[in-house]
Amino acid sequence: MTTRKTNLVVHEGCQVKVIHEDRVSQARREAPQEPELERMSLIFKAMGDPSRLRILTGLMGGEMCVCDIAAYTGMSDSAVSHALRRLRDLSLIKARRDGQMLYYSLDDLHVAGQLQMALDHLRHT
Amino acid sequence: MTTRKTNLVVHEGCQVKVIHEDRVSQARREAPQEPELERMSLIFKAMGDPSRLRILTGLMGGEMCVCDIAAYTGMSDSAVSHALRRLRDLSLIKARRDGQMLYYSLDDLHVAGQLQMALDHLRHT
DNA sequence: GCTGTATATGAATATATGTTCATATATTTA
DNA sequence: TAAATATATGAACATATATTCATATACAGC
Repeated sequence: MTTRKTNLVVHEGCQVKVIHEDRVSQARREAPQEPELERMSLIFKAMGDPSRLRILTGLMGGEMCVCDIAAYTGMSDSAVSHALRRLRDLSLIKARRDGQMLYYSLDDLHVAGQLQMALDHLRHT
Repeated sequence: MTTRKTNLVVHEGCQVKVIHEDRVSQARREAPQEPELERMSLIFKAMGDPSRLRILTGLMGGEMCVCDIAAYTGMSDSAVSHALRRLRDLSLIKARRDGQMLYYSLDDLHVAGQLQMALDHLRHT
């Protein structure tokens, strides 16, 4: 890595210090689009809460109703319902109604994949 | 899925409603250990902030120094430094010193994998 | 219709979190 | 040693967030 003197460059109207201008502009070219990044962060944030993560990993073994999830996690029905809504809004889980009950499950194989990948990594790094 | 009447079961000293007791106890058996889950949620939470995620995806193309990252993200040096510390504490990134500068890069192929997987999913679901 | 059960929702509150600002540390060069 | 540069840190503040509580909705059975 060649070390260069800091110089000032104008980007989007404001002057900023740049040391490795090439590296920075490469990063800019390859950057995810802002809406993509925004959605991505919403998804990670949703998975980044212990309660919601417990729900998600719990659902890896198959669907559960709200009441089951409450029993499994030790949360109140209401807290579970709030959590489920958030996960559902992001399409991380989906619901199937049977009578008065709603059975929740992971929406997508990808979600399970992401969880499994994280678990695998934790377990043998 | 067989639907049964709700019954009351004692778990860890407190009485809870359980509808599908088998499903709940299966989930309990297969549940990640609590410290695992805690660490997992810390990692997802760290990735769940737009600024930190911007940094991480920026580093997918190679190492950058703090100053580069500040230019790339539009954040102040200080904010970048705080973000980097958090990512570093979780071993998501690592630092290499060269003179007065520190070059940060993704710590692990797994981190890149997780990011790439999330991006791929967003892009063609 | 009414009652009971499963789930959802809104407001409130307590806690967590990201950025800024001021200051500190580390390293190079004079 | 002193000055300049790159990065780090702590406190403070403003915002976001998870849970609780009270209430609402949806469905089943009578």
